[in-house]
Amino acid sequence: MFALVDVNNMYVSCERVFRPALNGRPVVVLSSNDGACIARSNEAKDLGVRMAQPWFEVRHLEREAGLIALSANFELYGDMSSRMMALAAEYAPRQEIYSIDECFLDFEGVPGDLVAIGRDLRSKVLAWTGLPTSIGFGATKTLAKLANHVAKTADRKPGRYPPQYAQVCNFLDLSAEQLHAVLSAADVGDVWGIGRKTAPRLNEAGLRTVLDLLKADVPALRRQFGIVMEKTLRELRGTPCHVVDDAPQPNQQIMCSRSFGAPVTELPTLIEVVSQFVTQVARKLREQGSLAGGVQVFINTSPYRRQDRQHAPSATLRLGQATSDTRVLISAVVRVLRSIFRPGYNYAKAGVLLVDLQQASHEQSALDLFEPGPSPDAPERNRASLMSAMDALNDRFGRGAVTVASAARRPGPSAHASKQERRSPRFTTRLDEIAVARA
DNA sequence: TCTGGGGTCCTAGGACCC
DNA sequence: TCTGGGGTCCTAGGACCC
Repeated sequence: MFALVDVNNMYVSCERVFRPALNGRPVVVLSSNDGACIARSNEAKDLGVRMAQPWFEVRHLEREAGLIALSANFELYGDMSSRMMALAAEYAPRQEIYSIDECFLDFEGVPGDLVAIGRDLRSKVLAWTGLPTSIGFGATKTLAKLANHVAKTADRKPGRYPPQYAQVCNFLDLSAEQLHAVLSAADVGDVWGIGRKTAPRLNEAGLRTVLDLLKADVPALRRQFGIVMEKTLRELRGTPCHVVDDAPQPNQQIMCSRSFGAPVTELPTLIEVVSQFVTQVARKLREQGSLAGGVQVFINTSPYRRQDRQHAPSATLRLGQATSDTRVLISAVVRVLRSIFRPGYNYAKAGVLLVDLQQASHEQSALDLFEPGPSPDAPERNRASLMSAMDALNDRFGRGAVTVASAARRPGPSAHASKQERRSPRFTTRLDEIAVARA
C-alpha cells in the first residue's frame, strides 16, 4: 500500500505562508530569469496561465486581473520542503522523496484507517508548516499518483470527481462501481508516465480514459509504446513494478544551466559564466561524495529569435582522472568552451554538465598514465583539503566568499546576470531576512 | 524586447570485437 | 561473384518527470 503526498502549488504555497495577503489572489512564481511561469496558484490557473508560459505573454494580467508575479526563491522552497518531508516521514516505515514537493510513503504493515491517517498527516503539515497537501493511496505507485490526482482535482474542479475524494483519496476504499466511475473520468494523460507525446497517440488508437487503457491489450501496447508503457499498465492493474526507494543512489549527472538576461557574444563573458556554473556543480559533486569523470558544455542561441543565425554546439571532454577539484573542472570546461565557441552569434543560454560520476572512495589514484609528476597521493590530499576549506569558508561567510579567480564576478553590472526583481526574503534560512512580527 | 532548470530511463544505431 | 553472426559498449536523442 503506497501513498503519494504532494504539496499543492508548492512554490506559490511557500510564498503564501509568509505573505497571507496572497491567499485567494492569482499568483505565479517566475523562473530564474523572470522569464517564464513555473508555478501557478489555482486562481492563476483559472486565468488561463499555462505551465512554463513566458511571463511577457501574461504580464498584461497584472493590471487586468491583479495577477501577482514573484521571482523564484529556491532557498526558501528547499527549506520548507525539508520541514514538510520530515513530518511526512513520521507516518510510514519508508519514505522516498521524489521531488521538492512530493514523497511516496510505503504503508506496508501499517494498521488502521489510512484515510484517517492521511487526514492527520495533512492537518499536521498544514498546522506546522502552513503548506496544503493532497494525498492519494493505491496498491502501486502509479495508482497512488492517480489517487492523488483525484484528491487534488476533486478539491479544485467540482463535478469531475465526487467531492468526498477531495484532499485525501484511497482507491482501496472504493467499491468496484466507484472505482469504475473514477477511472472512466480520468484521461490517459492524467496517468504518471503518459506525457504530451504519448497521450495523443493513445487517443488516436481510441484510448481516451484510464478505463480504456485498462481494457487494452498489454502485448500490443508494449510493441507500440515500449517497456515503460507495459510497466505503467501493470501498475494500473495493481501489480507493483516500482518500489519505494528510501536509499536513493547519488546523482549520475549534475547540471547547471541558465538563460541570460541579454544576449552574450563575447568569449570572456561566457568563460566567466561557465566558471560560475562549475563552482556550483563542483560544490554539489563534493556534497554527494562523488568525482566527475568528464565534463560537457553547451551554449546556444535563442531558437525564438528567428532573425538570428542559430548555433547550438556542445562537446564532452573525458578527464584523465576523475576529480572534484573546482580548478581542474574549470580549466577542462573552459577548454571545451573555447573549442565550441564561434564569434558572431547571440548566445542566449549556456550549461555545464558533470558526467561519468563515481564515488570518491572508488577512485583509483595513480592510474593516470598520462599525468606526469610524482606519486599523486599527497597532491590529492592537499587538493581535497583545499576544496573542503573553500566549502567551509563559503558556508560560513556566504556563497562566493572564496572562489576560483576565473569564476569571480567582475565589478559593475553585468547584462547577462539573471533578473530576480521580485524575489521574496529567504525567511527561514537567512538571519538578516527573517520574518518580523509587528504588533 | 522578453520564452525554466534539473534530472531519469529507454532505444536505436554505430563501432568494435572475435 | 559470393559479402556472417553474435555480442558488447558507447552515444545521441527522445520521452518522461517535477
